[in-house]
Amino acid sequence: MTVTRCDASVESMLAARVARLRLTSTSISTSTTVYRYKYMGHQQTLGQDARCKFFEMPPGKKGPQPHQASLADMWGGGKKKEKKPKEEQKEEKEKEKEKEVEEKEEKAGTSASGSVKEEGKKGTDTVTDPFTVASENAKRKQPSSPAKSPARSAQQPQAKKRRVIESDDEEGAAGKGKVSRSRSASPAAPAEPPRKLGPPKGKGKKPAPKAAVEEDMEMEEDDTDAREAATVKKEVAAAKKEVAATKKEAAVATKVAASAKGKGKAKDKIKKVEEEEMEVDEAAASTSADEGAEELEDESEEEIEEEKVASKNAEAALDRKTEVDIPGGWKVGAPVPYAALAKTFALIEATTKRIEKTSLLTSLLLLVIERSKEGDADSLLRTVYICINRLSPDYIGIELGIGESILIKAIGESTGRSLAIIKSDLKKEGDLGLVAMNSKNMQQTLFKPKPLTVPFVFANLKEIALSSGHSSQNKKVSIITKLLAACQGQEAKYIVRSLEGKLRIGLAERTVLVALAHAAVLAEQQRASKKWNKEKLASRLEEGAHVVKSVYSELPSYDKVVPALLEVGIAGLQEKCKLTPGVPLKPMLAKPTKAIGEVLDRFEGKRFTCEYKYDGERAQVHRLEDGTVGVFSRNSEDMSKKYPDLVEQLPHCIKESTKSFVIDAEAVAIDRSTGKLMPFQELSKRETDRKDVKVEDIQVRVCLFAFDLLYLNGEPLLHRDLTERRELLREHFQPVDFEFQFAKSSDNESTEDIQAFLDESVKDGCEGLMVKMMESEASHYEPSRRSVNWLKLKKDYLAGVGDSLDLVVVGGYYGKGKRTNVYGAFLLACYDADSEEYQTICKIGTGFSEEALAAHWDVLRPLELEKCRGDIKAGGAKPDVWFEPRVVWEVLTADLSLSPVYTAAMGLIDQRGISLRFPRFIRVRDDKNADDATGPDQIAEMYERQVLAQGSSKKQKGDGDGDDGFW
DNA sequence: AGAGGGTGACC
DNA sequence: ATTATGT
DNA sequence: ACATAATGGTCACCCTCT
Repeated sequence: MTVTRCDASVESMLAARVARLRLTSTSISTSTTVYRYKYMGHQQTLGQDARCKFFEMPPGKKGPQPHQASLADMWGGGKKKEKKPKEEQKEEKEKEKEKEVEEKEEKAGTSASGSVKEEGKKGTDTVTDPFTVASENAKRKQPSSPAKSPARSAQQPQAKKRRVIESDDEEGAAGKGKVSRSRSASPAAPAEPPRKLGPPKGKGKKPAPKAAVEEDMEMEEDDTDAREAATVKKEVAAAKKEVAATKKEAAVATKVAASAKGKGKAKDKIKKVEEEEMEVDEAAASTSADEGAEELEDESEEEIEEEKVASKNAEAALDRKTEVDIPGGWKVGAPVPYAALAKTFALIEATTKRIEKTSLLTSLLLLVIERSKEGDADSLLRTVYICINRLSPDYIGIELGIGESILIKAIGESTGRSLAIIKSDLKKEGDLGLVAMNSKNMQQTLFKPKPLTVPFVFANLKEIALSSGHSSQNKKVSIITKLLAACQGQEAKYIVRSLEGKLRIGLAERTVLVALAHAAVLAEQQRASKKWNKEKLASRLEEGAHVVKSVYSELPSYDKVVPALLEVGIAGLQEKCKLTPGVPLKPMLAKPTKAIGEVLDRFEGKRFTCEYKYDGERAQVHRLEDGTVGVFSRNSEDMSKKYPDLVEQLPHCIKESTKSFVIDAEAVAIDRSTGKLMPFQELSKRETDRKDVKVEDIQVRVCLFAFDLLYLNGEPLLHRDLTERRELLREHFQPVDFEFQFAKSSDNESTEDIQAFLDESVKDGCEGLMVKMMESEASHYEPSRRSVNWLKLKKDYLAGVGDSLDLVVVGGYYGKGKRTNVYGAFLLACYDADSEEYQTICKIGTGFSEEALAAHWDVLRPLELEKCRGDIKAGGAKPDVWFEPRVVWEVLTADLSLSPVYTAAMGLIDQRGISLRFPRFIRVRDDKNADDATGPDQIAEMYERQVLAQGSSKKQKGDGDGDDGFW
């Protein structure tokens, strides 16, 4: 086996990293090397859970817990725990450290089998049968996890700390780090992207906000200082769980951060930690600093003032207009300059503070309102639309039809750079917006273009969206080129991101709504020249936010809400904008649940109900007084065209008394001859709404499973109890075989009953259960909220129950955004021992902590190959880089599917290969070699079992099991 | 006309 | 969809 | 708790190229 040869510096770098990671390599034979990472892989078993457990389970208090605590409790527990005296924390920490050492020793000293311990519980075979092994696993896993989790949580901060120290060392010790970094410039090396070694958190802001930060540095030292200190503080806070030495550092840095004024020693510290970051970013920053400085210079003075006040005074925090405005402002009635938006975005991007983001946007919107002519709602409306990256209400459905590829082409065209260069920049920057901006700023612009305005940008976006047909792509590209040509400073960045459909400034619709509300309140205050006192204002703001959010979730149309807001203000808004059949409302969402016990915990003593969670498509069906029927998707897309059959079926299913209504339901593919529900994959074969679908042509029929009633005969029901809504639903609708059913439900309350019902639901081809509060306000329908009043219970959430596989990492994809400079996703394969080949099965991109990603980079990067190895059967997969197949991960999945691209188990079940639905990373299996990975036969078997499990329910019509029909 | 890439919808 | 993270 | 942003597979549809 040939490992890719690298130059000497790479090797030394590797050695260093290997040492740091305590990655031990054990030679098993000449051809195989087992890498054992000892890092947080193991802690990750429970993912999110681990974080909660950290708070929840002090070592003293564990013991066999009947079930895991509810999320709410964990959250609460977290707060409690944080207040814990330091002493205790320290103790805990110490213990955990010991533990870790133990583990380490064990690892080093024993054979693979030894190190597996309980973690290897499934032995070499992680493939589990959910229905036989389930309960056992649960039993075993649950009591064991409290013991494990503290160790887990302790290791994470520790890893962070380690990294901080590392940086220091590198700085001090003649810059080992520098060597390895600068190596990226060395011609022989396979161009390693410059990589920040600080903990991901430290680089939190990343290239993107960097520019903004840099600006600030130019104009305001103190501010920068504070920012840096804050960053460091975070790192330190994370690290403080460790040795005393670090603690000193922490103390210093924290103090500095708190006072935001201290300099001197502390600053040095900061410098050290931050330096490599600067090093890396120097180039990028300096290119953009110019404009930035220019823009901001003239108001730096005011800003200092404002900054100070803002931090002390919540009220003042809301008025940052000067910060957000562009030099010279703009005239009342003039179009909103896009530069003002870009500037605001940059400021928003530069902070992680939610309140600050909101207040910045509020200020911008307020400016827009102030400078709009009487009766001009469009300025504000368009501004808002750009902020949320949409062109019209969802249910209108207008798409840009622009993706990365076209964008790359356009950027290439407008900057005259080759596609290859753009692509490599993208890899480096992790953001096409930045690439565009940098490319642009490198060019000498001869003429200063006419400034972009919001209406102009908006109109162009719309034109892009509306162009179709022959040569439309060229047209789109040329519009983009034109737009980019007119960009100044940071504008290109945000234009491009808008086109990508993600602003990525840590601000999305929710926050925009709040800002909109706040701006409206403040505008009102100004107009009335009132000056509310602090409390009054605060409560007004809060109320406004609440009103706007709730109005919007019932009538999600800025086209309607924004003008109404300007016209009648917050006070009259609710009256003016109400739930309207024909306009989809945001559906209520459910929280995932990790154990049945959690459900009981949450709903203890309350009445609740379990319903089947059907595996189909969410469908909100509206009927207006005039008989018009509309079907809307979960994302408020109008699916009426896609479901002409539903529209046609519906009249049979309602009773005389029912005139207008809105129901919440799931549309599921059904086999009309057997009455069996079909898997989601079948449903997705239906034609979409882009062309008019004729009922006769429909191959895949659907049955509607209704579970909620939101509006009936002119009356909204959102604020009624679920019991009542359900009663009305059953009263006013009637099930029709194969067409319309009520979601099967069970109101039992014991663990056993729920478990049984869950199993049953899976047998009937469902994903699991929805558990809902029945009475009290908690049972009301809360549009768009992912509330704990609805829980979803799926078998693969349940700890230790879902299907998990051990797969080999054979490829990597460069990450974007916050995953810049690490792999953002990976290609996995199973291993076929017979043919001795690796068969790809899926990509995976979730389940990784930032640390895990960093560690994976370190481990896998040396395994990069020139090209795909011959024994890897790739299928359609094209990763950015291929790896030597060596690293094995445990991966969890909800389902297996037949795949048009992957090759796993090809020919065993079907000509197609098999892939995974909802794959997520669980942990590293450092006890396994690549050839110990799950094999195609096992995968085929799992697939078969899945098909069987779902078909195994015997259902016949009218078997009278009571509940509204036969399933 | 058909293949293949790109995009956006669903989950 | 799932998951991790910051406030 | 909430909001945000990383990322998954599969399908139909559109556009472009052959």
